[in-house]
Amino acid sequence: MKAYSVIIEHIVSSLNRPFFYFHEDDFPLYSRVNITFNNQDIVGFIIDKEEVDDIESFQNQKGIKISYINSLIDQEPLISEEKFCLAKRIASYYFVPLIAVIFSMLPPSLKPSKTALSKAKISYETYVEALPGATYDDLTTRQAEVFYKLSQGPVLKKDLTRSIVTKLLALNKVRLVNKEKNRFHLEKEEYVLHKLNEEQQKAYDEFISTSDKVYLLQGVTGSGKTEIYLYLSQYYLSKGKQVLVLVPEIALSYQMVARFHSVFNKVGVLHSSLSDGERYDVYRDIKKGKYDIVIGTRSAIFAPLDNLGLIIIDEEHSQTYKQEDSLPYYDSRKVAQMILENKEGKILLSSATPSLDSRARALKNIYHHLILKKRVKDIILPKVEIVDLLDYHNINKESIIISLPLRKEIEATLNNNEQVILLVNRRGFASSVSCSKCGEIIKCPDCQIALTYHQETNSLMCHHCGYVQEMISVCPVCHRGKLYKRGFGTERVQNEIKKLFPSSKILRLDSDVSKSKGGIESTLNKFKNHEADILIGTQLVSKGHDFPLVSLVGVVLADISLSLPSFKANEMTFSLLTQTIGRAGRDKEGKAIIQTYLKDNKIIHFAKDQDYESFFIYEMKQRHLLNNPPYSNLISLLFSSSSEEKAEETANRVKNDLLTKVPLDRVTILGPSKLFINKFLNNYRRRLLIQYKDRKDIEPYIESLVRSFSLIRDIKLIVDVDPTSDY
DNA sequence: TAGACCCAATCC
DNA sequence: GATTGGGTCTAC
Repeated sequence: MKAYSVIIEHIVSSLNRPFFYFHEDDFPLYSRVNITFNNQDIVGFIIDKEEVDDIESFQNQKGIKISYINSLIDQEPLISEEKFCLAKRIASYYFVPLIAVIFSMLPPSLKPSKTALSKAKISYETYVEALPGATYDDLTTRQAEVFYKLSQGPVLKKDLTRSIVTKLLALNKVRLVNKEKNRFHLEKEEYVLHKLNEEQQKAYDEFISTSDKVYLLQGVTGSGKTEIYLYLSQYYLSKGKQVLVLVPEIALSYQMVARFHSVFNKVGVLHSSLSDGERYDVYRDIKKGKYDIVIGTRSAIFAPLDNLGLIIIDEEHSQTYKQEDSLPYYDSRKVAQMILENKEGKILLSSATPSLDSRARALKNIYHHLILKKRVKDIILPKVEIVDLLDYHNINKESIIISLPLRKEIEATLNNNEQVILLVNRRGFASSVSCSKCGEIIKCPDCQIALTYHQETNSLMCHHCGYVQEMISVCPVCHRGKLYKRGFGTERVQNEIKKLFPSSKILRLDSDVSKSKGGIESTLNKFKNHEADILIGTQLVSKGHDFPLVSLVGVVLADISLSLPSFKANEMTFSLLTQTIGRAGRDKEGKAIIQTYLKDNKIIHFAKDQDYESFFIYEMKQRHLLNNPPYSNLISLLFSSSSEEKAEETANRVKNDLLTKVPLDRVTILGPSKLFINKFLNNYRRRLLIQYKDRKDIEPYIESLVRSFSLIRDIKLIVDVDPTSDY
């Protein structure tokens, strides 16, 4: 008899431990089983097994009654031993249930959960194939035509006339074959590797000839980082190693994917907008060893590759690498280091505007610093002008959003038959709607934050929880005042531009557009093909394709991202502005205009001058003052409850408790503080922030905290390790 | 007095 | 996360 340690599909910390089940047969580790758990039929995941001689004494020894596995689902392990160990490390580093990590390692159809069992798997397509030796005898003209086509190669049955196929089958001329359908296709683009220039070559040589683990490649936009990726990949492939490339958003890296694909032919691509079926196909192919190169977004870090020589993380500073909205919380940059720890492979972090954290480590020689200063083609940096929106000379009543200097430049650019990009860091039409009589701001009933008006759907939307309601015309509080729209988002800017430049063609790109499959890509392609003159969008327009015809970039309001509730607000603003400005004039000199109410803000000026080093020094001082990363590590404890008092009280209790347990000279506990969004999904929230240097000082307490909280009713604890926002 | 509703305990 | 069983409340 075998006793199996099985973890359960439910993602809750109270069930984050193995349960025993017996079975006569020997089942593989890391495979799924059907089990009965507390009167429910669910799916479990085997993580350990042992031989048991005496069932009775085994049960007595454990003090439990153990039942039997109902059936085995997978004949073979779903993940490797190595990936399982990785999952355990992630689970313990981020204090998340192990099963949640296993979930994110697998495509939807292989997740160990009841509902996944019905998800898309291998799909088959029926082809018609000519039988060898069959002749044209007894065929009508139409049948002969079809038969000729088939003799050239198999054809999908559904593409042929059914009656003819039936006839050919009856005459024994053809047969049907089922083939595994591969739902995944990649477009190819002709691309030849360029010879590396001196600077690129130096970076390349340094990378392969030194023995550091992590490298930070800091190269200005247009310095040819992709070329280095390609050469390095070639090197590691020739050594029989695998390569993994992470990008922030696949649609914005379309060009890079196409280049990899044309140079290496076999490239696996993993990202969130694949269908369940497509994901399953790619996953299976990677596991089968069909691809030695995989490109993908955050969760691609879990691709089933166990012979990695190189992990490239493009746009390393991007926030998208950290999963913060649902379990498991993890940062794929951190996971990359866990994967290659005590192994041979190397990591290349790459960015024009590295995260403070990475740049600081490069400074301390923890990361090997590689620098590219020259642009491949000698492109001159755009001229940047800051427009003060508080200066009334810059504004007139035609538009309060688009200043006169920006209007003038747009007009000149359009007259030159060139293109304009406008960055608006908020989607929708109006950022809030309020009553003209009582001043009431219409808020989300669940989150209590201002609802955004969307003109396209004539609705009010909560950008935090997704709540939507129809637009109303009268104030719901005083029933007297008319409602009017304040602030602006992408939609309103689009309207305004339409009014000011009626003959221009405009495209909009924000997450509303990108929700449809291929939305981002097709919009960017249209713009690239000059099917429009002006592209208006959120962050999405700041990276991605090269647009040779763009000679003007406008930042409609730089201030928005500066006021984000995060200690990384400056960092995010600097990289956003720097990258956006870099969009202007790739082939000839361009111009950029930054509109702001804060014309003297340091961050805006650093971005204007594209001066990363000064920004770095300035921002490091700020971080030092507040003891924020990289000078400390952070863990956020988020308490939520339907009762505000309870959330507050619990947070205080935990704080006081922690204060007695941790060494106060090395650990600081901040809070409890209210959150920017105080009430979320009808729950009130409070947050404690722990600043610490050495994880040993706090780890055991957080662990026991998570365990004890799983039992308390009407109060939830969310632990976020290395959070990016701070209140 | 059934059934609705709430709550705490339990899951191998 | 889901089920269970025990308690209390409630409508007819």
